[in-house]
Amino acid sequence: MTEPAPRGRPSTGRAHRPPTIHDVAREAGVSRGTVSRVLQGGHNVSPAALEAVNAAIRRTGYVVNRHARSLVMQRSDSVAFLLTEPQELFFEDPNFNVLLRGCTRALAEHDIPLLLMIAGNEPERRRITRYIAAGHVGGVLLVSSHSGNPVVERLTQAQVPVVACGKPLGQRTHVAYVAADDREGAREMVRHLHRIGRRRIATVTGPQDTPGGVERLAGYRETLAELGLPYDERLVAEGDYTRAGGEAAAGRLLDRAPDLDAVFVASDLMADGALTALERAARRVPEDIAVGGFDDSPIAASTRPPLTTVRQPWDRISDEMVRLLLSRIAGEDPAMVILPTELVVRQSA
Amino acid sequence: MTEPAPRGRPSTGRAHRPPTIHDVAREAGVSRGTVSRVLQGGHNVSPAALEAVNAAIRRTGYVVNRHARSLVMQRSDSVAFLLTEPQELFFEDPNFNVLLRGCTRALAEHDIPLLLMIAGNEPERRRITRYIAAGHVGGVLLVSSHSGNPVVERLTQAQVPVVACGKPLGQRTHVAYVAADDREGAREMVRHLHRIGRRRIATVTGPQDTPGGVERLAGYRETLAELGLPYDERLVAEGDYTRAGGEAAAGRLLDRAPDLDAVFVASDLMADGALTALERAARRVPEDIAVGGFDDSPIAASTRPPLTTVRQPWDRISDEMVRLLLSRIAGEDPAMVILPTELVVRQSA
DNA sequence: CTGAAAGCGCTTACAG
DNA sequence: CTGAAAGCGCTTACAG
Repeated sequence: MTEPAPRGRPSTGRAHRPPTIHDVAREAGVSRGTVSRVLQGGHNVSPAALEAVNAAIRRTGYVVNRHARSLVMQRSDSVAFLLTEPQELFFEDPNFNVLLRGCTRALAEHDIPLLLMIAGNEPERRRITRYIAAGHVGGVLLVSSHSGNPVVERLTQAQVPVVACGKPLGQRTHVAYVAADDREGAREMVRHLHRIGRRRIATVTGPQDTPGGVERLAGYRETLAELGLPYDERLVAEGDYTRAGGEAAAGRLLDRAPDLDAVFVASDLMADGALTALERAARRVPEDIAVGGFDDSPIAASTRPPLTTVRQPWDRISDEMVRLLLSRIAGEDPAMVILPTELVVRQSA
Repeated sequence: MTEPAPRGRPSTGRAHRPPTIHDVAREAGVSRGTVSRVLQGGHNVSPAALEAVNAAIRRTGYVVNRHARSLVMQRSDSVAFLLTEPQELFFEDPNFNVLLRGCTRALAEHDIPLLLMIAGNEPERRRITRYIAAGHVGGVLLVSSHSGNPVVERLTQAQVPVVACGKPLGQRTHVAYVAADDREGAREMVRHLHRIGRRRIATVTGPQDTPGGVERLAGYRETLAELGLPYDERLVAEGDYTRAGGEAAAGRLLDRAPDLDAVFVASDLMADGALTALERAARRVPEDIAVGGFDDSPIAASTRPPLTTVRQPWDRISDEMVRLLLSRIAGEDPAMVILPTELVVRQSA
């Protein structure tokens, strides 16, 4: 009366085979179909069976085999976090970290694994697009601010649910996205600079092929008009969202308009660079020149002086991105979510 | 004479079924077994068949279904990048980014997807340990500097191949790891400070439950002895690898030993904090006090003044971690890899 | 409400 | 060298 011999699989080094649905079924005295139904939510299962199965799951320590499930369900349960920026930006920009952490956490709550993919150049992009189009991921969280990104088009064409962070520029198809209210955030900042008495307000913009770059500049211009301040091109310099770029842009501003008394910089990282430029030019902040940033990224509190800035609600952004993606995966239509920003006053303005 | 009707699966929204091994076999005029053999490396396949299959793969755009493969192979093809630090560190420390990017790239070269997992607290750790122990990943790249981490033990117990970044402290089992030569790096830095004429050399250490914290301090002490300099406890303050921690530790040092003329700080981030403390105390760097960092992280070049530091070869570290993990997965024994560091002289010392 | 059965796409002895 | 066949662990109509 011995147990039937273990099935003759080659030893793979892994000590014990994890229990399968079959073990649970035997343990609970039901069929595998019933166990599976319990796993799927317990519809059409008698209370008694349900309880027996749950107990058996607990006793056996059963964990579903996701490969088997994905194979039969014809879809993956994982989600890709896809970066299409060149790697330097990824390194330097502290916002990426915040977003990545937030999305990982939000997905973890749904028990969904996050695949990190970085596609900084065209070969990588092709490889990754193929991987995703092959159905290896259930959906994509896309971080790619620059417009003209072919990945978006390819992904939607492959019918893969996508949610972008920030409005994808120059896309003919509707793609779901989550963004902060860049324009209103910029308006708040410029109003604040005006309120504290500044009248020659300059700006360092983001790249004009990114939604943040465009929208924050638009907010700046609108508010100037609203306040009856003239729009002066010498007060506008384009940056590239890097620290060095912010420093260079602030330097140009100082050359062209030495009388400026405030500068709204479209990202904290660039604002930190601008502070360096101002210090070198022996301008005191905020006494001579007030500086406003954007993001309220981790560095904002540790610049000298600490940055007055516009907070992007990163936690909510990641939550909404995940929520939206799950709804897309469930078959709902795209949507765009705009989240309000908040002015954070520290010492630089 | 119509095509056979498509198999009657419910439409899932995904437009076209990707081609399967079956389509390739038909296209190539061989059996599915032969196609599979080609996929596995082409052993025991005639040149003619091999060519026919490869051509068919190209024509059909076939991509292997990893779920099916993993199911039958009884192992996953993905690798987890597991962070067990509390999230703050992850945010603040630029080294994480560099390492993460490096590992993603190195794995991509082997066509292996990276799963990002963050386990900052015990419930998360349990959930993730269970996930991994269930065989959902083929191996783990572990980033966890603090000792007493239960995850390491659980993972090795579950027979999952693990490679750590930095030597795991207080582990009874041998676990493979890759680390920079922390001790020698610290020695180089202290020697450099001595060479430029400093004699009252202080240090801000890393946490003493981390390998870097311990080793870099050891290198500091050894070099002092070697140079005939006395070891003075007032010259040693422990930091926590955060900017604020570095600032605080430097402040303590200044209180206890106002005559110090150099400080070796065990990370660039803490060194940046130390610069703030020194500036507030009106000490010039490097004239009054020379400052040496560790890491050569992205921030090192943009501190004021730019940091003289010790470069950790992050690219090589990630390469070696991935190489080592793949060899572990292939069944080889653990190994530890120590990589040399390099002194990078900028302006702070 | 439940079980038996087919099938997801792949790999791998096995027999030729 | 090659094909037919079994099987990986799961889900889901289908028939009761």
